[in-house]
Amino acid sequence: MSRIANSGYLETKVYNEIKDLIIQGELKPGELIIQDQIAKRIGVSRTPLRRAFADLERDYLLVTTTQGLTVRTFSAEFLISVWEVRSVLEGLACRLSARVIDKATVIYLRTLFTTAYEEWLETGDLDAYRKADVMFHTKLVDIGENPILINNFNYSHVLTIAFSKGILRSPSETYPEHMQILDALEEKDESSSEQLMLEHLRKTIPKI
Amino acid sequence: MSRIANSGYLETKVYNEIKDLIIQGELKPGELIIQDQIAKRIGVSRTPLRRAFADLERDYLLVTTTQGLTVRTFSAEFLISVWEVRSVLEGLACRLSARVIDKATVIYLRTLFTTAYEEWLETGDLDAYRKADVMFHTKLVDIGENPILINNFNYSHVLTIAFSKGILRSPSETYPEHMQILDALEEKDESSSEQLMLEHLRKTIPKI
DNA sequence: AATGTATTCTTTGTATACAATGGATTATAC
DNA sequence: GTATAATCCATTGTATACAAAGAATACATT
Repeated sequence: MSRIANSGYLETKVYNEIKDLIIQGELKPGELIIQDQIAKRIGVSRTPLRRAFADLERDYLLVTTTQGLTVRTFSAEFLISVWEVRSVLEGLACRLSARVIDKATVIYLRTLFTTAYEEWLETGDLDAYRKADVMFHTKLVDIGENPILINNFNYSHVLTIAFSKGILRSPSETYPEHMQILDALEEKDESSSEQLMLEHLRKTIPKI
Repeated sequence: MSRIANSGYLETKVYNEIKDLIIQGELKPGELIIQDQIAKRIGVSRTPLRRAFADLERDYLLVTTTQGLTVRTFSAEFLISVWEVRSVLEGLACRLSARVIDKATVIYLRTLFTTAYEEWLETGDLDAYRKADVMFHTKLVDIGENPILINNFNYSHVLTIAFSKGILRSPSETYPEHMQILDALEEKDESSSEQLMLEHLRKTIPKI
């Protein structure tokens, strides 16, 4: 939601609950959304649904088809589309970040990745690395302070989070790439920052 | 709107009327939107407003500030943001189009530009060229069939249309660029298609 | 005059009420 | 039994009704 998260709006509550229902698989892809059912299930009237539906459509979780409002089916083809766009958006994020990023942030991100990487090497646990990864990408998008970029990123962010687990490449492969990107950022090299990020993300697309 | 344009929904009507009010300048940047006023002005109840507001926010015409829902102020900084994102999105559109575009479409677009260009040379009238330009970019986005790309493009399309008049470069400058892009597309060269489009669009950014 | 306190009034979010559309189902005719 | 007509029912879009939160105004006290 573009609205301030967790404000007291029932619309926000509805948005979050439906989102979770979809991600948890309780609402199945292709399933028709019936306002009354949802309203009763969540315990609100139908009024706040309409706004929440708009937001859920915007964030690619629901679609209006000929039958009505349905849960989106996340085909491989569709997820590739998400990744293709994500790639250029984050490439741009990198370019914009290169202009303004400060040394402290670069160092912070480098240690974040390195500790997570070492943890993975020792324990085999991917969780920390995954978190660092999300953090990294989110941070770069924010640093650029381009509101359009931030929005477009957020719209598909739910999806990238929800579906990235299966397709993430091994840290042994991505860690050096992340370091290269950080190097380019440190040198404030806009073009190679963008280019490296683009290539980094595009390498994941074939795996989808 | 993502919804089928011109369907009988009052929400759609509200969306379009408010959009026009903003573009025509009857609703001024920074102005606070008061539901009752808008509802009466348009002749509907407050109910369909909420959904329309969500769509207008998504399309960057309205923003929720601390005072409430207001008309966006389109600063140069903001329009640069739009253009920065537009550049990478259309760069991607070009890359995707290069994969699938057929010769007929390339020829169609080439003649479209050329006749418009010649018309401008003779009469000095920019209108046809502007239309060809919009057509060109819209077409490329559509050809790629990437739903995320199409949406993100559409979200800011109202703005690029509304504010491009002042910043368009001269056809004498852009016509060769357009031809180069079409050449690359004809050769199905993904990378240079993308690159050329990127450079083409980024050249307008400094003018904003 | 300035500050603090009540008390309206405005505005909003949400719930309920109503009407229309479309699909399913039953009934009827052949 | 099939085809067509009529009726219901589910579902949705929109309008109105209501309650709460905040801003603005009026009043009182010093």
